[in-house]
Amino acid sequence: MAQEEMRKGPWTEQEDLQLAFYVNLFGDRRWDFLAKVSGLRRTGKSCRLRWVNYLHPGLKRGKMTTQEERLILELHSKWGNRWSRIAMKLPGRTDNEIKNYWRTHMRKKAQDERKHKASISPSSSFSNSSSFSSNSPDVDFMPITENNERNFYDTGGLEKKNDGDNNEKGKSTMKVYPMDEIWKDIELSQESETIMNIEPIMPSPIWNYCPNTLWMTDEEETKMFPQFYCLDNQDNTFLAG
DNA sequence: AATCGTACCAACCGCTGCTAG
DNA sequence: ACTAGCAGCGGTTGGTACGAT
Repeated sequence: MAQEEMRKGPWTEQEDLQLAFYVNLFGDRRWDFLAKVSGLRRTGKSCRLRWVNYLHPGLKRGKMTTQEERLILELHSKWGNRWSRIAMKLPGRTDNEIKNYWRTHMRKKAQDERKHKASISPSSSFSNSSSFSSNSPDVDFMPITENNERNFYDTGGLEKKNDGDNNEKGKSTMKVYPMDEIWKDIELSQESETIMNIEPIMPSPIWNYCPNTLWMTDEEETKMFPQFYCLDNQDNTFLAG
């Protein structure tokens, strides 16, 4: 297939259905294979992203709760921009969602903080390191942006140095947020998914749209999606596309 | 009603790490 | 040991909705 025929941009409902169907059929691995066999003119990468961020049945949709917000804040103060890792502690939330949330909400906080500081001390620069010496995580994580300011996302290289795992090294360079007890609780409660009274996992739109199709028998599936799927009656082999 | 700015979300891109051959 | 292909991650961008002016 020529590369130029690959589709880009927003997914259609039809594509969603098609992808969900084939993921159910073959599992959420081998995305390039899935992309090909499904007949979708999408890259495997694109399919994976769509599945992970939108179609996955475990996704929780809607606004972040205050508990989630707090958790994100705290986890970010601990791990920096390790979105996927943070997402692991927030069942039903994707790294992309958390990343977007952080970008919008925390940037606003940063702006508010700047205004506040400017109003208190007009001569003080935000890039002054003293601006980051507060124990408030709201301020601590604010990286320098353009023109000698911290990039909003950039955690100042701390994460690279620490490279993830637990901050024994990081403690020397990164302020330790006194959350030990909370982390213990989080670790303990991770399995039970009762970290913050999480509501039952909501079905994704594809499940709402077609709630039974993904767990159908082959026969039911072929009836439901004859355009996507057919069985060769002679040898019961799967015929894609 | 029109315009503008902001918030939010979905999706793409580039890079990295892993793994099978 | 090396390499190619794939999956995953983080950063960024573009589109849309919505509220303020």
